[in-house]
Amino acid sequence: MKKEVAKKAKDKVVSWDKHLDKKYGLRGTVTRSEFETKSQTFILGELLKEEREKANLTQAEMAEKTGTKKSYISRIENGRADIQLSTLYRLIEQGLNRKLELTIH
Amino acid sequence: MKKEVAKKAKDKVVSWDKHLDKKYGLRGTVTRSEFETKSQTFILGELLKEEREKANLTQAEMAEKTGTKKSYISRIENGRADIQLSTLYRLIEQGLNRKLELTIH
DNA sequence: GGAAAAGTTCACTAATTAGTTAACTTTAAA
DNA sequence: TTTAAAGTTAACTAATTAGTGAACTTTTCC
Repeated sequence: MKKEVAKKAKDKVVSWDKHLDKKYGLRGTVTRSEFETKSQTFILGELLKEEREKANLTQAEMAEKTGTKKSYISRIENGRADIQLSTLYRLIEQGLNRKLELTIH
Repeated sequence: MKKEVAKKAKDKVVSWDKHLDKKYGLRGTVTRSEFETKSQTFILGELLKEEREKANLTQAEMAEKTGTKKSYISRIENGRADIQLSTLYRLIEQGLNRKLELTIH
């Protein structure tokens, strides 16, 4: 009996990737890629925020170093901006004194 | 004597990074970061071209898959475009069926 | 060498980011 | 609990990319 419950429960377990395949389509499709872009934008924002905090900078300080304003930094960190590569480089190099690496898997 | 020549020659050997420090300023400065962005844009174009060719696609085919035109693909591959992240994702995901990874070093 | 395919460049418009100010909300420290 | 600092959001303009057609150049291959 316990086993049966376990089995039923197991049927409902779905991998994240399969969930995404079903909800947004397979990788490489337009809808899936749109979803991926949005989540990557969000994750990148979090990453930038984390690194800024590690570097002990406020958004205002980060903005000053990169020649912009704190309101814009906030937008980026909150995943509300589809930024250009030059902007990303500026934030990482001038703002954090770090380097960005791009890899295609 | 041979040694002396070698010494003189050695004095003229300069590391690439030091050359860049001198010519464009240290990492994190505005001028250096502008240079870095330009070279990264160029390198990324090469990388995309290489991967497209590996995938046996023409620029026109790549354009079709990503919903744009071959003229635009050409511009990007030749480092003439400071593209948005969404554009980069589109090229890599819809065009190449691959995944992009961003890392901060 | 000639033709077809592939790639590049130019010129232009539409769409979107970058940049900014100001008001508002949240957080942290006294 | 008050206050100042930090962060968020909205609204707007200016600057730049995204998108496109067409002409031109280079490469490929018969």
